[in-house]
Amino acid sequence: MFIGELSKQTKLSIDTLRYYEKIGLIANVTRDRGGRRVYDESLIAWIEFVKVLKATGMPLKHMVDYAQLRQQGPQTTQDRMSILQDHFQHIQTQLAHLQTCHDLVEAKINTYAQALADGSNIPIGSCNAFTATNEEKTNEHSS
Amino acid sequence: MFIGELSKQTKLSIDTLRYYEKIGLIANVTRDRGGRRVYDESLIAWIEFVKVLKATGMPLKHMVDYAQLRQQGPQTTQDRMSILQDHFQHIQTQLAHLQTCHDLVEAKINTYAQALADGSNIPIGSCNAFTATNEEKTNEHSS
DNA sequence: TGTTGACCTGGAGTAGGCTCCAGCACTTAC
DNA sequence: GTAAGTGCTGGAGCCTACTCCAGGTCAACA
Repeated sequence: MFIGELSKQTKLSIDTLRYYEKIGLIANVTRDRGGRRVYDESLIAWIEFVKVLKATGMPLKHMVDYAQLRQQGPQTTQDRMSILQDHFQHIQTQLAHLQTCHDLVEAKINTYAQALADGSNIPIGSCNAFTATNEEKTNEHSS
Repeated sequence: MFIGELSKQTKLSIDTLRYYEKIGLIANVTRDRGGRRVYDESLIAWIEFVKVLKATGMPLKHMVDYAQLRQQGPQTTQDRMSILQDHFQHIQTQLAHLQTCHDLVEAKINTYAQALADGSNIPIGSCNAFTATNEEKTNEHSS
């Protein structure tokens, strides 16, 4: 498989794939006689995993570290698992935070919907959910 | 409240607060005789809301649009609600995706744990969860 | 009155993660 | 044999979201 095909299958741009290779996230890329990169089907699994790590906020640098351990073979299994476990904690924190934000935005939408239904303005204090320390405030335009 | 205090309360750096003002995310900042920015307590609620939007992936540019509508007062309530509703969809998608990634990473960790417990290598195909189209693959180092 | 600390401005620099480009090489189909 | 399509390289450029800096002002306190 050449880079165009890999790009299609992974939905990463050709430039991105070359960039990932450059920084060490994709390794051991062989070439054909013409100098074209030739990829093994199995690389797709790794790239999909990279996308998962990326989607969960791991910086490329950390993934490169992980990739290097992976290159070193089975004796780094423990290290890689530790990295993933740390990252897993991070994902859980993210999920919880995102859920909180989800609920806050939902509440805010409901406030708007209510205000529109009533024909009223947004009530004073409608931002309360977003402040740790407030009792009552003037809120001319509301958030 | 001066900028140092606001920075402490919002946990945004002074530079960030000035930057947000520059791009129009924080408006109507008054000054004292000496030219120092003076903030109203009520601004904190808006900043906390901005942090929620940011944490859920809204670009600053979009927030600036929202902020401008907000400046225009109650007649933009419907527009603002629409923006939030669109963004809410986005948050739901994110949550679902993050949950999927969470589960995949968890599964991967379990595979590692199993391998370590067995003293075995990571089994062939342990990346299956990360590929749409694969049956079996050679997987010398596993992902 | 002097010093210290907080604040001001404009503008440059940074980090992360790509994205684009010029100029060239190779392959494939007609 | 030639044109189209795909690929190559090195390096510059871009976008977002800050972050830092120099050089200056102002206020509060001793």
